[in-house]
Amino acid sequence: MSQSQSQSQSLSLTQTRYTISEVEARTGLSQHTLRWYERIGLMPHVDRSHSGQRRFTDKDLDWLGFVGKLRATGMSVADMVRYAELVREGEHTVEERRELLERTRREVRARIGELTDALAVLDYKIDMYAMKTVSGKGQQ
Amino acid sequence: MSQSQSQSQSLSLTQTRYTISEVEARTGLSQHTLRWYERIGLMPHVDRSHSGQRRFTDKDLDWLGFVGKLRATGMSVADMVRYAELVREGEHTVEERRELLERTRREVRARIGELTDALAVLDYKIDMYAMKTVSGKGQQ
DNA sequence: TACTTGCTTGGAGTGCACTCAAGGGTTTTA
DNA sequence: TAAAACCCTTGAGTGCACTCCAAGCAAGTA
Repeated sequence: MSQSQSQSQSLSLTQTRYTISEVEARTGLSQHTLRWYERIGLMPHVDRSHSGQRRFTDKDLDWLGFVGKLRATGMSVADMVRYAELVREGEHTVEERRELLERTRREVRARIGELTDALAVLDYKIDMYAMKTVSGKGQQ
Repeated sequence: MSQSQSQSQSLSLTQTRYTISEVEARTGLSQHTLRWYERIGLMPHVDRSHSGQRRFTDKDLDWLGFVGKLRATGMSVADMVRYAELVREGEHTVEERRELLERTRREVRARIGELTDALAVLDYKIDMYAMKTVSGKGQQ
């Protein structure tokens, strides 16, 4: 019931607890976004202080780190929420989680291919402009 | 589908002209999007038939192909419009166009790096789940 | 005590890139 | 000639991922 007296002190039982602004500083996610993540079920419910303020744990930070990786893949928030639900539901959802991640992996690979393609076009075009700039005139 | 020939008396006989639904079929862009592209200045003004309907040329299709590549890079519509403006303004904007493309290239490379990173995490996680599925239990 | 800072909530607002609707004209086909 | 198919415009609506607002509580500081 009554733990952690002063706000941002370190350990009381080897358990560090972070305020929302500390998590904002560490993750780069805004406080708005952190609250929103919790609201939509993308975070397990975060522990609270006696006055109702959020106290994040290192485990929460790890989860946010992983979520950040999923975001980086371009996965939709809806899919990330789905994944979070599966994790909460327990071990019997492992197969579905793997499938979700494998689908995402296929999409990431496709996206990398697309970007690599577009990059080649960009390279070509930039070379063209470089020629134009160096010599007086070029084509197109 | 065959009305594009009947209109070609106004221009040279070798000039193919496409209706908006032909362009939709060829590019995969919806008619809505094609009109919208023109409205916001992402297309040079498309030629019209005597009754005001759009008649796209092969040059327009080429431009749309290039725009598609820019889209694939993740470039914003605002930046693509800027690029289109520069092209319309003529040869003296070549330097700025090159800079815009080079900035985009840097962003694409960064994005590919990010995706490659996230892909490694995905690979690791999927391997974890594969182990769990095959053997009885694993970790996290 | 008064002020400042930080946090809470639900709900509204924003920016992006489309996407659709309404109402009307034109062209092709039966 | 009439129906069906196609196209036009302006303006409103959609979905996503945040982002901000208002009103209020709580804790630390002068």
